[in-house]
Parts: sequence; C-alpha cells; structure tokens
Amino acid sequence: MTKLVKPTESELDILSILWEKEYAMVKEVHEIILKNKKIGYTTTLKLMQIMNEKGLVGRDIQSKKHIYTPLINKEKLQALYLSKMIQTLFGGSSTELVLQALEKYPPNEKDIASIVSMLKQRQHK
Amino acid sequence: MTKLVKPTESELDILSILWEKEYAMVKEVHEIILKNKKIGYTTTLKLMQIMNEKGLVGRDIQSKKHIYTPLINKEKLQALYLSKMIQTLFGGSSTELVLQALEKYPPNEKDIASIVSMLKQRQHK
DNA sequence: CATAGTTTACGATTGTATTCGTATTCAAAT
DNA sequence: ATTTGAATACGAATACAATCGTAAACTATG
Repeated sequence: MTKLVKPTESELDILSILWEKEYAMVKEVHEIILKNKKIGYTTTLKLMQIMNEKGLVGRDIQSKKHIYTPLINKEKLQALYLSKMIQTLFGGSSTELVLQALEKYPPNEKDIASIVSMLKQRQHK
Repeated sequence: MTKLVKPTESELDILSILWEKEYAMVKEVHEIILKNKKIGYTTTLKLMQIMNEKGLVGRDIQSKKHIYTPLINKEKLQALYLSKMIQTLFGGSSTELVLQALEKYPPNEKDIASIVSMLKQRQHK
C-alpha cells in the first residue's frame, strides 16, 4: 500500500489544472495560475519539479518542453478532503454540507433530477 | 470589512472542537486532539495563544484556567472551503460534490426527506 | 555556427506552521 | 508560609512551503 501523498495548497491548484487538461506543459499551467495570483514562472516550474519528485505528477522528457501528467488519484483526494471537511466544518453531518452546497450553488433541472433519483434509490435499500 | 483570517489546518482542528463545545479550556481541547495525533500539551497551548492573537478565538482570563471561545464565523469558512473544494477537486461542479457526499455518507430517511423537499422547492423557482 | 529566445535546473532565501523545553505564575493543601 | 501540582508564557528550534535569481541547456533561425 503506497502512502497517500497529500499535496500542499499550491500543488492542489496545479493538480486541478492537470486533471482538467489531462496533461500540460509548465507554461500552460503557469498562465492559468497567473489569473489568480501573481507569481514568477520559475516558481511554478519549481513547484512542478517538486511534485514530480513526490510522485504527484509524471513527466515526459522527450522534447525540451516537458509534458506533465497528474499521477495522484483524484477520487482518493476527494474522499480525504470531503471527510475532513465534514468533520471539522460541518460537525460531522454530511447532510449539512449537502444542503449548504445546494443552497450556495443551485443545481439546474437536470442535476436536480439526478440527485433526486439517486436519493430515491437509496431510500429503498 | 474585517479581513477573514484563514486558520491553518491545526487551527481548524481546534476551532472545530470549540464550535462543538462552545467553549473549552486548553486541557479539554488537548485531550480531544490527542486522540488523533500525539503532540505535547504546550503545543496545543501555544497554538491557542496564537489563535487568540490572530483573533480566531477569544478567552476569559478570570480564573487561572483560561476559557477559550471561537470568534470566527463558521459559515464564512464553510463557504470558503466549499467553493475552493468544488473548484479544485470537483471540476467546478457542486453536483459532483453532492453526489459523492451522499454516496460516501448515506443519509438516513429523515435527511433524505429534507434534501428532497429542499430540491423540490428549488425546482419551482 | 553564432545569436537570441525559451525552457529547465537548482541553490538559496524568505515566510509560515508546528513543536517543544524551560521558566514562571498561581492555587490548593499541608 | 512552604511545598507541590497544574497552568500559562514565551523564546527558540525545526520543519515545511513558497518564491525567485541566476546559470545552464536546448532550439530555432539567420
């Protein structure tokens, strides 16, 4: 069992970009990050190099422009943070979290349908 | 507008205990933390002193045993972390988060009812 | 192939969080 | 009042995260 490496906040930002794009070069990642905070190019570069050492991302070195891919399992991290958040911020009640999420981010008709259908199914178990 | 102080992870652990108990002394907090990680008493003490300086917690100094209370708004933090989490871990889809939460933490009949009723209401807006 | 432009490598600095050891203060019990 | 135990105060060490500057490596182009 390989121990789950927990990314730092900056690393999580980078991972989310890689999950979205599937793979990317430092430059692309950096440009997206720039929209949110002003940091130097080499900072992003360094972060991604460290992430590679930690095993959070893989990279293809063929060409000069290295291509990075996410290596860490997104679902595991979702589960990790979800449980932590429910525990510390929602007093252990997942329902509280769900209600808040629905309140703050109103789902569209289709999403509502899928949530309801999922709940109905659960109810009959 | 007072700037929202973002607690560190250790600080969040302490806050969640204070939200739960409403107020507590260092010793009580420390005993609860001990269940999850082994750290010294003075570490917890120091953390809570720092949190007091930052304005995250208040304290009553009357007796020798100081009584700490949470000062930071729980709802604001919930919103902050919720949005961050949806953004970075669920690709911007709150529905994804909701489905995951319901999947991993099955709600009881009563909770299901309140979620469904809330959704039905939304649907007619 | 020399030059300019782009990218990576990496040491080093700075900042922040966590941890603890020791001293001090206080209260209760003898 | 002295001792003992329990609590706080606080400096300082350690660890980790984030940032950048500079040099080196590579690429394309004239």
